[in-house]
Amino acid sequence: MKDILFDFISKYVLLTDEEKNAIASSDIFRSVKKGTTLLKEGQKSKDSYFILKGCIRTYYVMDGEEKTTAFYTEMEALTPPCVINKTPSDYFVSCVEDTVLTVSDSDMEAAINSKFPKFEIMCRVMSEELLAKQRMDFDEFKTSSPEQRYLNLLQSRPDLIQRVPQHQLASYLGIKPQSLSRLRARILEKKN
Amino acid sequence: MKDILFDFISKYVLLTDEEKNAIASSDIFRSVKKGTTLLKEGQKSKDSYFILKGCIRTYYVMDGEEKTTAFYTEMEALTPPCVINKTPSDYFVSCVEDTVLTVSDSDMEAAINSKFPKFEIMCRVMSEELLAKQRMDFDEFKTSSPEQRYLNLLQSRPDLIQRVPQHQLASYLGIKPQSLSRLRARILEKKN
DNA sequence: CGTATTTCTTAACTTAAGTGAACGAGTTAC
DNA sequence: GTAACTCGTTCACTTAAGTTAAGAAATACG
Repeated sequence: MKDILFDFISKYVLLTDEEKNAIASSDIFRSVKKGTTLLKEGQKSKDSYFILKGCIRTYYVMDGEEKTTAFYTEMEALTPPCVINKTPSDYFVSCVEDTVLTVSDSDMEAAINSKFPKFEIMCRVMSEELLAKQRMDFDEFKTSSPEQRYLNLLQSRPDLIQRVPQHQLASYLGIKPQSLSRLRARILEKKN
Repeated sequence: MKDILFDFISKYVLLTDEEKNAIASSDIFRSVKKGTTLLKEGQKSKDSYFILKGCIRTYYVMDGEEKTTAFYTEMEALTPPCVINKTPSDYFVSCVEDTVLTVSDSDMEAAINSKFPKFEIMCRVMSEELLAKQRMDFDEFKTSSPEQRYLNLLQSRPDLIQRVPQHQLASYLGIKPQSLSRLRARILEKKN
């Protein structure tokens, strides 16, 4: 399981055996059950997550309704805005499936970064890449209709549509569950 | 004008006079006229921008129609995804107003970063902050209606509504210009 | 095993955004 | 100075999403 993490890191920097051992012996690996809440609204936290296996989601509760805005699956990392801004969290993070992930504290990361400049560079490169990727996702969202967004998702992350409940997918697409049902029926009709 | 840049940087790291001089004597400051295109679709580029005065926008051309997805004004920085991904640009960047900005090459930045680790850290911190901010903007966009988005923009960036043409604002809000006109009329009616 | 509960779908109706066209005001070009 | 163009608005009409409600299917749980 740790190899998944090392494979991921190796795309950015090459680790020595010493560095790998430091990571492997650190106590950051967690197994969590489906439905577990990792972070609650209003809570302060310094934890970042990296998914080794499974799926987590971020969601807001607005007028008693859950609004899911993001899913994180294998090889994806999440540092909640509250960790960066040092403010109480605006949203919840919870597990869509049984999930194996790493949980790392920002103080710990700061210590590692100052000890190994290599990690500092890796963090910058990763942040820049994520920023560019997210910018493109946002642009795509803005410039397309709900139906196009669904079709795009079908292309780019077909697994999500299978492993995630429809009503969570709906708010991820910026619409209501009923609209998603209807939209899917419409697409099926067009095919015939 | 250079002081704006130094003020901005000082929020992240403290520069020595030597470092300031290195920047001040570098040839990165540009004045560009309203309407100037800084980056074209399909073009490769290594340039990042930082706005000292004025406003620029990013836009896609889809079916012959411009879709504006972002505006950058005073004290904001843009590194296009094409610079990060080393691919041809998907969009255009052009000036909404007469603008003063810095243009910096990614090779140049890499050289500075390896010479001054201070900058490396600044870049990581800035990227992380931008990522968190953009994530929140995206979430807000997903979870609100066009009308709410417009009202939010009125709160968070009232200047934009004044300085930017309506049809560019409309696609920024994810709607058509006609819908924006109508929506504004609706809001005015509600007030009375 | 059967009863809740959650999840998904369908339907009827309301509301708002998309579309195409027209108009006037302001700007630019010649 | 006038023609051409851009820009914002309005209107009538179409299309799709929001809302409310109801019911079927799957899942959880005692």
